[in-house]
Amino acid sequence: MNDIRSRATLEDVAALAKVSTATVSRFLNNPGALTASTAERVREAVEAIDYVPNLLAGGLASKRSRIIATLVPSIAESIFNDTIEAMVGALTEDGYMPLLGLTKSNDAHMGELIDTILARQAEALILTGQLTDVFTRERLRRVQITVIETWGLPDDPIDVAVGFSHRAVGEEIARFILDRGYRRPFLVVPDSQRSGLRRSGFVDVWNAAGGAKVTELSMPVPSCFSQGRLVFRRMLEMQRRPDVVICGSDMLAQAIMIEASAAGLRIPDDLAVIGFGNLAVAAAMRPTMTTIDVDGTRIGREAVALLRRRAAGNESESRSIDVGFRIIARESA
Amino acid sequence: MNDIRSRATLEDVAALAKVSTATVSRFLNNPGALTASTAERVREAVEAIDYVPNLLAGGLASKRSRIIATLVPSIAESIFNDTIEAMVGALTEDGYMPLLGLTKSNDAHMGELIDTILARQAEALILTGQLTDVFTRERLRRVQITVIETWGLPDDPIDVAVGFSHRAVGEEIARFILDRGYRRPFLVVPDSQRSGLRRSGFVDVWNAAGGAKVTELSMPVPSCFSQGRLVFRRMLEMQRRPDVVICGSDMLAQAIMIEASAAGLRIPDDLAVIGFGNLAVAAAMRPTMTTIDVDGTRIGREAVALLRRRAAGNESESRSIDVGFRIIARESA
DNA sequence: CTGAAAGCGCTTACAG
DNA sequence: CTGAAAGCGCTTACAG
Repeated sequence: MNDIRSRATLEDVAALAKVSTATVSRFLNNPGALTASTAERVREAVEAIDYVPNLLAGGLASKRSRIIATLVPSIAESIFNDTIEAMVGALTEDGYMPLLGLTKSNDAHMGELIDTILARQAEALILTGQLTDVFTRERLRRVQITVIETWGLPDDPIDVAVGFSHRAVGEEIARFILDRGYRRPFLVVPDSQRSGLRRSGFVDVWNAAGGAKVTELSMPVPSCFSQGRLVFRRMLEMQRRPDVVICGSDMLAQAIMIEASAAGLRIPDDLAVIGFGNLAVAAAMRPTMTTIDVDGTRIGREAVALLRRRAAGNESESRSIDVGFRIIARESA
Repeated sequence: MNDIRSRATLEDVAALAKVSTATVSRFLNNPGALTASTAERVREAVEAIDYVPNLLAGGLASKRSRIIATLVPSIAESIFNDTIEAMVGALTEDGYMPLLGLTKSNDAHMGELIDTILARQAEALILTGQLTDVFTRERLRRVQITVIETWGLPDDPIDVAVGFSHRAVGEEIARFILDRGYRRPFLVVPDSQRSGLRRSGFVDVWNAAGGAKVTELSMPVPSCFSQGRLVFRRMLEMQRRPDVVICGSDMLAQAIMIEASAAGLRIPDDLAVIGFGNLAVAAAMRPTMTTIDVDGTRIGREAVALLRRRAAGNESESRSIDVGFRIIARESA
């Protein structure tokens, strides 16, 4: 076989197949352009020599890296998992290499990641978490790269967005709560822009309906179980005990449900709980959890479909795609 | 500013700074090699022109891609999350770009992913899930690339491994169970090589101790909540009801605990439950979950440390690093 | 310390 | 349909 240290190159294949490197390159990228017999000769050579193309060189020459970068706040933050799985699947099918970057919801870190991504000549950048830093947003606008923001619908998308209105989620929850007759809502708001939007949506509708003052507590992101425990303890100390707690994530809701049950409270009679995300655990809990469902898979698919349209030269289209959301009313509220 | 379509190149910087491209390249990769004044001139040019290096070209020329690929079965499979976070963090610090590939525990898919990874000239490949396909293992051995297998300690590592003995986990659980006086264990075994090893470790110790025949049930991977429900229903139908169920994952254990509680069983008196993974939920549950803890962060760090030693030319070292594991005895067993 | 020049392994007009 | 050749944007001995 070929030497182990230096891998076989196009030239090796060409020599073996007795054709030019151009022909081998065409075989690899556009086999239809060759005669059947030439193609067969090249195919045999590729196989015999166990040839693996160098995509670094290919990308440099063609000016198409076939890399798509996706930025996620964290991989444990499983709310984005469906979106990521769907995207990775579809991109791989299209011959792209999905690059996953972890931002830890840190704007500075995000800036560095974006540098690397640009340096790697990524053709598109997909954001799942919110990028708030204005300078980085401006920078991305200047660069020649497709940017898809997902899971939100910013007023001023960097390029295009696929998501839903977080404000509308808050409004919808407020209506749901009012409808069911709850009177003393408690909002647990993760410290992120999107949670803030859901919060204001809720508060606006609630106040407009003449509801009593909303109690709130803000939480650092990412949320974890111990926060849920903390929140529950805080609630017990409140003089006017809430009748429903609206959480920024299913995980927080789960933690509160566990604590409440352990403390002997009945859900939803003594305390109703609403989550966000509709993770698998929401349906599995007892009682089952009322929460907000977002079609993450669809977000992923729409993002890739958008990329495909761009690749096909379809530049002019709407800046944002709203995939909506649903309240999943279960037992906990 | 520079043209938006075609980005600035080294040559542009060199022209502006009135130096050769070689000097700019040195400034970028080894600034110490320049006079302070030259360095300053170059720095200004880089800044003025908003230069972002093309790492495709850089990698091709230097034959160092600075890409490290990590293969994970799925991002929802959160057992590997700590490992991944630790690795991604450390690699990014070292100036590497971590490439995350999702294998879906599918050997065929894994083969294709590895092709892409080799084509991208990755310098190392880190596996979290088990790669069972013998051909692919052989192929990786032939190729000039560092392969680190994590979370397991194969008898015949492709290259090096950082993990622990799954068989030892099974043995330890058997001893734990015997110690606590349980008599009718029920093993829920995910359909994977590693689970199989834990299973045999358990069965060997159990049988050696003269325990009654072990009841078992195998489950497709990845495990999900609905499987837990199914397993619990099966258990109820068994004539000789188990007194302890040993699960292949915390998620399965969690689902069974929820179902058992809902059915009025007391844990651990009526049914003890043991998980695997020690995810955050294990400590948060009520009752808290007894499970196996593995230091995933350490696995990630050791993997990167290994890479660093390799980069420093340290080829000859042991083929495997055992990070061990611990049984976390909580309330559920 | 700095520069001229060759070369990394591909792709792609261009010509035939 | 196929090939010769230029070029993608870097790095790195080599010489000075």
